[in-house]
Amino acid sequence: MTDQTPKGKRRSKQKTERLDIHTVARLANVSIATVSRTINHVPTVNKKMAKRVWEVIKELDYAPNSQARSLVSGRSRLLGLIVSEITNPFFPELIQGFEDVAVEHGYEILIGSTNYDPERMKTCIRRMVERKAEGVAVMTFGIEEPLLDKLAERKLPLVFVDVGPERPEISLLRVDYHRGIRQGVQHLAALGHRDIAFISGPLILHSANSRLTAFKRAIQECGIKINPQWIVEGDHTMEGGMTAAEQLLTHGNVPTAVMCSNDMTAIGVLHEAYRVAMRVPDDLSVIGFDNIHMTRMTIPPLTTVQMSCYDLAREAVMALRAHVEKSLTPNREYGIKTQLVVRESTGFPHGTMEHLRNSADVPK
Amino acid sequence: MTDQTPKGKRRSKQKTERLDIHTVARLANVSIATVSRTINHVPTVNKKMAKRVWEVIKELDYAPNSQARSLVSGRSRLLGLIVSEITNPFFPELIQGFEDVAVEHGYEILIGSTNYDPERMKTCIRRMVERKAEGVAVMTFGIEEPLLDKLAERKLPLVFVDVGPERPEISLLRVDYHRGIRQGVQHLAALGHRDIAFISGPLILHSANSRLTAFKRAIQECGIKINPQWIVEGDHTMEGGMTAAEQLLTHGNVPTAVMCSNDMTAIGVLHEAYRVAMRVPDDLSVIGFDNIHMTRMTIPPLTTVQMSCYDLAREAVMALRAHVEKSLTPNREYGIKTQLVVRESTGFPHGTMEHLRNSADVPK
DNA sequence: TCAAATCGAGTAAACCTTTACCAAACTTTT
DNA sequence: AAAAGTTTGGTAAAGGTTTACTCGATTTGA
Repeated sequence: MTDQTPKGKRRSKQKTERLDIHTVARLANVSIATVSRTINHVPTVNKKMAKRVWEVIKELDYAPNSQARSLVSGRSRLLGLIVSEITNPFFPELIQGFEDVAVEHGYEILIGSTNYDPERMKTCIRRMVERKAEGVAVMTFGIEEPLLDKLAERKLPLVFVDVGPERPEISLLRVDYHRGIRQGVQHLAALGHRDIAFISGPLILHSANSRLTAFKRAIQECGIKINPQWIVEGDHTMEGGMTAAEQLLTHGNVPTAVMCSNDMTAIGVLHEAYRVAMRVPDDLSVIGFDNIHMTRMTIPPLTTVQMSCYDLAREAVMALRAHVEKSLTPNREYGIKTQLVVRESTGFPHGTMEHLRNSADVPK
Repeated sequence: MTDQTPKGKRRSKQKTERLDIHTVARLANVSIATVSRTINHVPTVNKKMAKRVWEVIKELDYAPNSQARSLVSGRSRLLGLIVSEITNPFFPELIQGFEDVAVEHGYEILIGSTNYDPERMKTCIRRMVERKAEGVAVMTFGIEEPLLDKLAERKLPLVFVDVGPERPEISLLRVDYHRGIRQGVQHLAALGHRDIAFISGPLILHSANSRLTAFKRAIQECGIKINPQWIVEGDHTMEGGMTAAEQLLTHGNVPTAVMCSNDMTAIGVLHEAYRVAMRVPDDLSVIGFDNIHMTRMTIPPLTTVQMSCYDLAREAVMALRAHVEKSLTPNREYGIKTQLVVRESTGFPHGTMEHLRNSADVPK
């Protein structure tokens, strides 16, 4: 049964000079082990040899094969990032942040977009598992419980950003909406607004719900009574914002200010106001949420609540690293701070004299 | 010297039931070769066995280790994508397209952003080489010739999208600017405009140059004399657009229409018009270029020339695949078509009676 | 000067697949 | 019924690295 005759066949790629660790070792007159140790900065390697090795590496422009490294070391240095759709203006900045921070820590990122399709979500996850991503940040909903079980079994570190269920093995990143929304409401109140409407996001979303709750709380904190007519459900799109604004601006009592659950909604409000010839901020103040890039470019530029995507991304990477490097305590909930960005879509309510303002907190 | 005693040491991960191809083979009662062939859809494998294997695979939710596969097969199924900055609104749609098409063909994508920093570009490329990307699409400038030489040596397929030098080993994707710009100019001419200004991009950019040239040509094709005063250099940012528009709208003869080298510039024009109380499109028509997502949301929505990012991305992936799979002819230049998207920022020139219009090609 | 201790480098196994080659089991032909 | 041909499955090598273990060389201590 046993065939003991290795006949030297199976010679591959005859001519091409291979550029592997053996070549480096040969040219530097050391063993491959030394080359490997040099590359990985193992301290026991002699300075002189290290120098020689590095010179050869530079000379050849040798780049170690990361697949082989990963295979044997069990570390892929790959981090996954799953978003719903890249073109949603909220995500690019987040991706950028994630990439920056990941690269900073020596990781590569693998991107997947789900387009809100659970099936695509599944294949995304599968791809990440196959590539042996060391952790995955999920920034979209639609991940199913059974899938989660499997992943838990596989011990794939996961961090959910502002979505997803609470689970013992998953880190959660939650944004401090209350603070952000309160900042917005207080800003409006300081300008003299009392008639403040709110356009929420789709209430199936955890984050949209939190924002709505935060709004109600903030309004009451300012001593204003909640008018249920002025709370409308949108869907976080511009079109949804327009529809909601139409309802708000053309029926019954018209508010003097609208706070929105996200920036896209606020942009919709801007459009609707334009359509019905209301001037922003003279007739209507508008505040968004997220501080997406686009808010700098609307007419007028939008006052909004920034949530630092960079921080969000940084925290996500950190949470993932905490799992992998097991030096930090994993599983804690990370809170993300927000900040008010005052631009030109907010002003004194119609009919209010400027001298009535009771705060210095006004847009320039 | 020879130590013939393999003492069975070096047992790793004792307890954890490994989930590898051997496990699958054992449970399906076949050899690992059969499992491998089943997974890779080698036609010679018996249907019954294949079925059994697939069942076990599903049962275990086995995912083959792509690092090992790549290592032995020499194919990483990884495609690199290098952009300047993800937050530039032009890129997300491109990334999305690239990802879609790549996944469609069984590839994963690796993203890198350079922030216009040649140093970062270098590390991006290095990362792609280490990961053994099978090809890289470069959508930013700043790649240096010596680096290109090295890459050519490594035979890393590259495709440049609208940037970069001509080189025998590199595929180029060029957009058909002339067609796009002409469409815009003809649209304006059909509306009755004769006083058409152009705000270019930074002329160091190949693409910006092409667009300017295309504009001049298109204008002359329409029988209009070029007024050098009405050609201003911008920088493809909103701020640049505002500055250029200020010059155009507040000095000397004021044009009735402005065509812009990209959408961000056009958005800047919209802002400047708003600032000086010119109404768009009543007093001034504005056309952008690129059809970035945001143009749907400006006030008024921007007429622009679409260049299909999806097509661009598709072509990029195809060009890369052409190199790798060596079934198609590589190195040919790919041309990307454009299309006019009429929205609400263009109209009849001020003072023109509607009945004077000489074409049906008007915005609704 | 010699033994012990320390240091640094080399050998070879292991990581998990794919796949060339071989062998066994059928099928068909004579 | 035997020979030839055709499937189909199994064995083992290879891919490029990391790293446990080993061993020679050098230094230190007596």
